[in-house]
Amino acid sequence: MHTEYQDQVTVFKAFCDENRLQILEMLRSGEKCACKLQENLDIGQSSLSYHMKILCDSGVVVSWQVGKWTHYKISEQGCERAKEMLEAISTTNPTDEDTNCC
Amino acid sequence: MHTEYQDQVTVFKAFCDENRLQILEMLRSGEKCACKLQENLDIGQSSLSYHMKILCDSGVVVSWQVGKWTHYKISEQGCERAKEMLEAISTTNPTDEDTNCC
DNA sequence: ATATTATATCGAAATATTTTGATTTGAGGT
DNA sequence: ACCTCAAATCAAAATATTTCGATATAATAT
Repeated sequence: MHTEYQDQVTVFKAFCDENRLQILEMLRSGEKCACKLQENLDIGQSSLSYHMKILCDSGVVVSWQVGKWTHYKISEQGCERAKEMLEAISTTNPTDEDTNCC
Repeated sequence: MHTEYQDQVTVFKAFCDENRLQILEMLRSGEKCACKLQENLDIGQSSLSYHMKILCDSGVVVSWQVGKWTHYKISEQGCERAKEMLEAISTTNPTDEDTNCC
């Protein structure tokens, strides 16, 4: 249906789940591979993989392969994009106050 | 279970739904009452009320009554809080790179 | 007091997200 | 080639969110 806000939804979804926030906190101290992340989480392997996909889709995290391991880190660029989006969403622009109400 | 990230979830939920993003966009041009918001949305009255509750719970929007109307506007303070949270979440702090992996 | 209007709340249904366990894929190692 | 391991994917179940219609509440008007 309306798809105009889909990008923003995809980005902010990264921050709307406690497991993902915990993962992001772990990544703040530097890149980690999935197995390292898994150690500190109370979820199964496929569930972690699911959350990592959402985080990567948001652009806030990037992943790359090293042998059979997948490494993850926070993307500076992705975070900047999220901040810009939040700035844009929250900046008021009271040009047509007259159309307000009732 | 773990409740440590609940505050952040509550805040960012505001930005994770297309209807709510559309509502926020409408509020960017100034305060509005529910009936005005409703005009531009394709959802029922109780559904709008539900979304407004989520937005107010996040702190990003504030509401107040004027007679029988409820008015809503974007909260500068609430937005600042959201931005600070995002900053905190996304700031990397690579002090213990050694504990990273594998 | 009664009626009207705007919004909130409730319970149930519809829909979306998350978890789980099983399977698959793909990189190494033997 | 075969085995092992890390991670992704799949289908189904579990859970959470969103919507809808009905009702409740609270302010105002008659």
